[in-house]
Amino acid sequence: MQGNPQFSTKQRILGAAEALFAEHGFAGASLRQVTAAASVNLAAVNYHFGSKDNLIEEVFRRRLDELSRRRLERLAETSAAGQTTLESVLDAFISPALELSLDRKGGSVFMRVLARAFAEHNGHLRKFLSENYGYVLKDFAAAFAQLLPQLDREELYWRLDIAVGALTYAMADFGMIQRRTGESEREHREQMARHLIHFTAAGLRA
Amino acid sequence: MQGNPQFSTKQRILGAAEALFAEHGFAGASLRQVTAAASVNLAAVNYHFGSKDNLIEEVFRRRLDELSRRRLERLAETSAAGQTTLESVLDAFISPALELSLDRKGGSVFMRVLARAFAEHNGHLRKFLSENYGYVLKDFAAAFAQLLPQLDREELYWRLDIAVGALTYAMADFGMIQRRTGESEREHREQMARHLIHFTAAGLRA
DNA sequence: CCTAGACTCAAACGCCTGTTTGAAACGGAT
DNA sequence: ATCCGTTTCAAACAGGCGTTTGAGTCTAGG
Repeated sequence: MQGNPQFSTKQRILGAAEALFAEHGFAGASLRQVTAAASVNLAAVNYHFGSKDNLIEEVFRRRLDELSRRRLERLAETSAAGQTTLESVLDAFISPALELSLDRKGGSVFMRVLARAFAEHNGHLRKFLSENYGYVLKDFAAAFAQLLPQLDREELYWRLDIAVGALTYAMADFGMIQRRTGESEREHREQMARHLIHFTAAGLRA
Repeated sequence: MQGNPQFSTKQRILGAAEALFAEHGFAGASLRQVTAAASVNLAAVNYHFGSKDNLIEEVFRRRLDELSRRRLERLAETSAAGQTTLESVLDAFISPALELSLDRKGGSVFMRVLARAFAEHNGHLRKFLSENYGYVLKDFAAAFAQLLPQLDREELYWRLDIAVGALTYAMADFGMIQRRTGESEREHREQMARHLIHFTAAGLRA
């Protein structure tokens, strides 16, 4: 991604920024590092994105637009099939992220960037994310509510809160390349996804 | 904590640093912000701690030494009582953190700092933490292994990995002061801890 | 060919960063 | 009262920060 001239300046900046934000955080990665990694002039960031803050938002937009679309698509599919289970809803949430992380274009590090955003408990980044992508979590929450009628509102929100934390943190590991011996990276992550669904479903149902 | 003159310069720096690291991250909070919040001269940081990196480590040391001690103490207690369950071991891990977060001296924000450290997936901070406090997680992992004999090593590590993520992120919420209506902050967090134990135990057992 | 708009570039802007310095202020012991 | 080790302080250091500028390059449309 970095200096590869077959990608546009914008894409190269986004790719380099994503990787460096994952590694050093948003404040910790400078535009000079980013533009150097992208083999691009420093001023290109402000020309194409206006500011560092806008660049950060764009890094999220590039992945989250499609990721959100696919998640809701899958959610709609299981709903249409009429046999929604906790597992199928969790799968609708997790699988698209897994597939993104298996994309060769470095989609894997994005999950770590997302985890960073999660750690930013306040700040305008959280506001940006919840304003633009909050509807996804809301739709999923509704699906879970239907599957867990025995839980009252409060109880449900407790559990979803915990589940989101578990999913976010665990999916950040999608971005870590520490495959086990004799096992492909794809297998490793698919296994991870399966365990994640199993664990979270049990926690929600408990 | 901040400018309160009844605390030493060192303590005031640590308190201000903790709060600002929780809010803005380690790179995002500057020493000038920290020393201003602590009503202390800028040079005091380097005089007392040597460097910003050392200050960061000291912020962790101040809380983690005692937190680790108490966790292992509780773990030993349930082991001695001879009736260890998944719930009691989880309680040994969570309760000390809950109590710390209820400390009026702002121990509550420290949980958010810890979550930030978790987001730093690489870097020397993770190394520092695992080198100095890794034995705690190891002891707990051993306790869990004994309680879950039906799981093989690999399966167990999967689940513990997910559980640690859930606990870390959820306990970061200990540092968020958004109590529900008509419910004291203490009740709110105790309920949180109960749900957390219930959820995680179910996930581990599933 | 020429021009207009999109893009790139080196350089500079003012500000902020972590760290160092050397002098000043302190407080207890001689 | 003098000393000495500890601590504080204002000031400065070199370097990095995000952003802006204005000239330069490129390329499609007339």
